[in-house]
Parts: sequence; structure tokens; C-alpha cells
Amino acid sequence: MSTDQLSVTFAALADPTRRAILAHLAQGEASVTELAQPFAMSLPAISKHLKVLERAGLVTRSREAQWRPCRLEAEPLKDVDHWLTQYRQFWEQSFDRLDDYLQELQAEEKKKGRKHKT
Amino acid sequence: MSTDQLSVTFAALADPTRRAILAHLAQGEASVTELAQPFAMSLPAISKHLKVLERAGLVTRSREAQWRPCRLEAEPLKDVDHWLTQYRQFWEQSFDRLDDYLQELQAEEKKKGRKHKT
DNA sequence: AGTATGTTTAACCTAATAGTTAATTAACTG
DNA sequence: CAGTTAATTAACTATTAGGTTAAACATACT
Repeated sequence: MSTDQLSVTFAALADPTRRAILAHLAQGEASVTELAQPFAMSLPAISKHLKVLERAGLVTRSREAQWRPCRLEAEPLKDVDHWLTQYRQFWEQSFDRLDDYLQELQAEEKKKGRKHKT
Repeated sequence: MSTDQLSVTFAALADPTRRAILAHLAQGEASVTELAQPFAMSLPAISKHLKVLERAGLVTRSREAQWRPCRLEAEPLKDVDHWLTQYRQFWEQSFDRLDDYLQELQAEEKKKGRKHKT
């Protein structure tokens, strides 16, 4: 796996168990066993998933007696949201065909360029 | 890897080479060799990356002589954007402390519940 | 037909993921 | 101190990811 922040975040999100854990944490803090409860999966497996989320900065943990309460951290998700902005035009253009037209124009340019070279 | 659509999309995005390819395609269609050019990587490697993007629905390809022009498809990114909405409150709440307060309240509830059980 | 260009497939390697069970650590309880 | 609860670590397994080189395939050009 790549080690840049965005790659680590996307990789962490690429698992339904981990996304379900985040959804749970969106309701507030929770302990590891609480988070594990909905899954047909051993506790160590959940522990590993939490470590992945933690490495991605999506979860932080405190200590409280023998519990490690987990808490959602949204910062990496904000980064994903920001990364997405460069593509928003591609699904928001439907009501305004200009961007679409510009894209096709560029595609045409490319095609012509290639043919000249060949 | 999980096979649900969102997992496949996130997994596809979890690689800087593939994200760079998407960024390139945001400028318009491109052939495989054109896409490969910026990378110190063999053509088959790029071909594999494209297959991953294609499986995720982020790229479609047509045929034109011996070229397979690749085109960006934004639909899966739109899905990611939609998935993100359930977390937007967590980074947009800064100017309005109410959500924050509610979250802490919930965390407190959880804590109390646990202590009663134990 | 033969050659050049663009792309994919095959076969292989290495490292990382996602899971398991069993053992260990940590903290509280009686 | 002995026992219980919460969570992690260790050791192992199977699968997948991401890369390589060499060979094959597809189309166009002369």
C-alpha cells in the first residue's frame, strides 16, 4: 500500500466493516467490544480494523480503566471531500452543457494531435 | 478486497498512480501510452491500474484503431460524495457548537450505561 | 506479406490484507 | 490474591495487490 495520507485514508475506507465502525462512531464514542458486537468476527479482527482506522487518523482512542473508547476524527474525510472537488463538475454539469462541450472539444484536439504524429 | 461498489471504488482510489490517471483524464480522453508517460512504470502495470479503475466504473474505454481511449466516469465519485454527506457535520460544525455538544452528551450517556452494567 | 505501433495476457515474485486461535497484558472486583 | 472483563499481541494461513519481463494480439502502413 502507498503511504501518502490520501492513499492511507482511501485504503482504510475500502472495507465495509471499517465504514460500519465509522458510522457507529458517528453516533458517539464506543468501546472496542461495543464496536465489535454487530459483526460475526473475532475481537482481534476488529482490533486490527481499528488500528487501520487509527493509522489513517480516522479514529483516536483514549483510556478509561480497561476500556479504550474510540472516537471519530473527521479531518481525513474532509481531505477526501476536498480531493473530490476537482471532480464535482463532472456530475454537476448536467443542467449546463458547456463543460460537457468543452470536454468533447478537448478530446477532439487530442485525437487530431495523435493522427498528425502517426 | 470486498466486492461492494463503494469498497471497490475506495480501493481503486487508494493508489496515487490511479488518482494521477484520473486527474489526467479530467483533462479529457487519453490513450494508455499517453497515460503511462508520466510514470516510471511498465506499460502492463498501467494496463492493470486501468483495469482496476474500469472495474470500479471510474473509467470506460472505447476502441479507435489500435488505441483504447480512456474516459473518466464520475458516477462512482458522486457516490463517494454522497457517502461523505453523513460525516460533513463533523467538520462543518466548528462555527456552531451545538452538534459538538450533542456528541459529547451521547458519549456521556454511553459511559454511564457501561458503568451501570459493570 | 511483413513490419511498426499500441495494448493485453501469461507467468512469476514479493509484500501486504484480512482473518483465525491461543496466549498475554492491563485494570477492576470481591 | 484470585478471578473477571477488556483489549492486544503472537503466530500462522490464505488471498490479493502491485510490480516485473517476455510473449501474444490487434490494427495500420507500405
